[in-house]
Amino acid sequence: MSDQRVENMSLKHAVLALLQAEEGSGYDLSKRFKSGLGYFWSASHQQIYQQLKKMLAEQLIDVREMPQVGKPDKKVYQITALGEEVLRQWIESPCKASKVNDAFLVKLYAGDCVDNQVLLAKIVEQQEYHRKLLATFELLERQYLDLDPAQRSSYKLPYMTLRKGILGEQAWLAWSKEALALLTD
Amino acid sequence: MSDQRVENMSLKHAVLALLQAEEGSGYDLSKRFKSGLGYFWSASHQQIYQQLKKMLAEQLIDVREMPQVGKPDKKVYQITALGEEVLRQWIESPCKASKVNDAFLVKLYAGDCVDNQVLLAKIVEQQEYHRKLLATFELLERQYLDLDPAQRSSYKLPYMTLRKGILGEQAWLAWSKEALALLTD
DNA sequence: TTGACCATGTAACCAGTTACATGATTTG
DNA sequence: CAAATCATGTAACTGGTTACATGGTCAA
Repeated sequence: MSDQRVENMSLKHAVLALLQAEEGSGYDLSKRFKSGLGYFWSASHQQIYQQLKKMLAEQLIDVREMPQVGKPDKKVYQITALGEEVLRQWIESPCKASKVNDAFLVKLYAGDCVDNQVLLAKIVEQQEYHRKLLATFELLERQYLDLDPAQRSSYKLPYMTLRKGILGEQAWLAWSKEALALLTD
Repeated sequence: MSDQRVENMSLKHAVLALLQAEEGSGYDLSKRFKSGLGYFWSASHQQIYQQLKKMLAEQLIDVREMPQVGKPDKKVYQITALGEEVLRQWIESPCKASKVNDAFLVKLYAGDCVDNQVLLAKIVEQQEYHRKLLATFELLERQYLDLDPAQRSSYKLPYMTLRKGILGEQAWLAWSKEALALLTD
């Protein structure tokens, strides 16, 4: 009577991915989600703290308490051998289709019940956001390209995901120009 | 002491968007999610049936029971004036940042704990998926372009979202070629 | 002195997934 | 004869969001 749980949802795995690269506190992980992984896997700090508690119980991670002076104490988490094994197996398992929930496109889709000006303004507003994001990505890319070849090779995979971000944002901006042209005829 | 609920999550609004275009049963909506809107807003049939029940209670929609012969009876839902108003206000309200959860990219990001071959195979497998999706989109585009100008204008906004799909998938495929090259050096 | 950053969490609620449940008709 | 399509739902669970809660340091 084995407890064959399917175990497929993956904030857990995203956290393992981060801890595999480097140990860190909940707060650290939260920042790393915001700056890197978060562009394709989002997580709030509340979610992260809860998740770490669960993962500790499952022995996927260990914790070390770090007293600090002038700052609140930290709990620094490390991935365990079991955690690494679980991560590896998850990576090798089939990918679930990625879920997209893009409210902006739903609004456009149903946009004939509002004024055209409203839609134009929305697109322009989103362009602003995507331009900034692309600029951020391009900055990160320049930093990567300035590394010497040895260091570059150790960041090759994260760099690949960064390139995904760059091409994706460029495509978004190219689309938005088309969209504005279509709307203004 | 007003009950100022923020009311921002939007399966509800996606359903209103579909019903605004045309009335339909839960089953119909489910299919329409799968074929069109679903590319940027996903919903299971269970979710849809529950949502319709709530929206009926909130008087955003009405229902008409349709007995059928040789098929199970249908409940056909229509958007109400209140529903239209709620949809309009939602469209005009600020967009929440769209949430992405892409397990494939998390796997790549953390991929140095598995064999390179595994990653190559994953990319090729995903390419397959994205090629098919692009082909589907291109078919829909051809259908749109074959319409006469009058009809085209009434599908202009959905067509814009289709173009988003096409440019997005093309970018994905372009990226994947880069990624394969990077991985095999 | 205001706001950002550091650092941790709990609780209530809402949204989404998985599993279960039924049953007729049509197509290969 | 099996599988897909039509058509509706419930129940239990898991994942995610919002709101609340605390409190010190540092820079403008």
